[in-house]
Amino acid sequence: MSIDQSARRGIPEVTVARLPEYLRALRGFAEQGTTSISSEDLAAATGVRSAKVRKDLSQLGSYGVRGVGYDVDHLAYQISLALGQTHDWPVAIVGMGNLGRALAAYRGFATKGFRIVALLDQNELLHGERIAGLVVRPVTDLPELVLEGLAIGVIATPADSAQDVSDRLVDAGVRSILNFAPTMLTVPDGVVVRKVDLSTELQILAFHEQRKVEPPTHLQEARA
Amino acid sequence: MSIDQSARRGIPEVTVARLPEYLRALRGFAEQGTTSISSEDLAAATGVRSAKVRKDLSQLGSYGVRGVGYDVDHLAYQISLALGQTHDWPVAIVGMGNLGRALAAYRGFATKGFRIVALLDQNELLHGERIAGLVVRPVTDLPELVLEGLAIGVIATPADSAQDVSDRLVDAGVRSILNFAPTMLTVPDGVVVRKVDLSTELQILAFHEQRKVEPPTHLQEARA
DNA sequence: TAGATTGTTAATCGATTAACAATC
DNA sequence: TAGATTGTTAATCGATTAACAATC
Repeated sequence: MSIDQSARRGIPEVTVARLPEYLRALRGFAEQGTTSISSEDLAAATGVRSAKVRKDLSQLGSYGVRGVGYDVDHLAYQISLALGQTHDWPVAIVGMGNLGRALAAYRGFATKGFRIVALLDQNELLHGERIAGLVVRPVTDLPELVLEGLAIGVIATPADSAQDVSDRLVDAGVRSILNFAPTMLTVPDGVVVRKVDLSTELQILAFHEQRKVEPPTHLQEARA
Repeated sequence: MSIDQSARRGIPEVTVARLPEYLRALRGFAEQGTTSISSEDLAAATGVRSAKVRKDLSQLGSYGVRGVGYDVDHLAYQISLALGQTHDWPVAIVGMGNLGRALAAYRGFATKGFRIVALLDQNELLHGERIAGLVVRPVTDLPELVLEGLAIGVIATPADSAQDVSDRLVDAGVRSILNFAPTMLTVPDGVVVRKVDLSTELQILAFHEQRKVEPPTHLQEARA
């Protein structure tokens, strides 16, 4: 997958995925007025082992002080730097169904440095409709949006149009895609896709739920 | 984390997470009328290496035939059995903000064996409101719902009430939780929590996006 | 100095991959 | 039998963890 490739020689993908969690915890400490913390404190706040915390943070640089700990503000700054939160990233959402509308209205993005600059849909009946303060536009506007700085595309369409939308995003020059459609996207090298699949998450929970309910038959034969 | 614990001696969590993907691909093959496939075919359809496909499937049992491949319908049946898709799982969504409403209206769950049986909110002004064919209820109804079979709780509240809602779900007897709130939940052993964090996903994309834009300075000193 | 805590090394664990014997 | 493909073994890779020297 393109993600691993992009992580080559850099910070491990698993570490990157934990950085936002650390940052969130640090913001919490800062709000409480805590100015210095240990890896143990950060571990407790994030549910990660302290050795892992230290290992993760050491990937970014040496921002702690032995015998003392980490300066909350400085560490938060360094992590936000690593995550590219120094400026706002323009985001476009494609697909104005229930999920797309909910994402468009979601307040949480702005505080994390993401600015929703466009809402798009392939259905021209929706064009011009006003949602969350933005006017719905056709996907053919994508090249123009990329020229204006669009960096990240969010796909919230049904499965059957997701690949087409993905191709249009890629052709327009978008290289980071968050895919909510329950389908695998094929993209060229250099494009990073992350997938969020709501049904899959529930299916994984159902797997565990089932394990609990049934007697622990490790020999699964007798079932069917 | 509770998930790893529950996977002890069983199918590895990473494998479980791929099963829904295989199942989706198999359903696709079945629709096209394909009755038999090789691990190579399934690998191509899911973007996974064929060796991994075989290893994953062998965790469930020996459902292939050497020299021939896998029977599409039989394999799909076995996977859906493992995932607990033999019956519907009752799901409740707590938090009727934008995201909660979108999830309530989402069509994709039903086809995967999930039935949304209740919509809850702590704000009593919303009680009685009708959303997606269901009436919004107070969270104090949870014990009653569990008695009626409720198995999975979805938390779609703001961060600051998520832990409280989680506690109420757990107290009522729910042991599988899908958390959309951007906060870490503390739950007792035996309760499985999966977290979907939209901002975190975007932050991970921003990390990669930033790496692309900047010159590949592997010596990060010169930046700050 | 004594106590605390980082950053890093080495050990462990688990997941991925390649390779191939088993077998249709 | 010859060809194909699984299921599994062994090798590799990467991530986690424990432990501790460095150092405030």
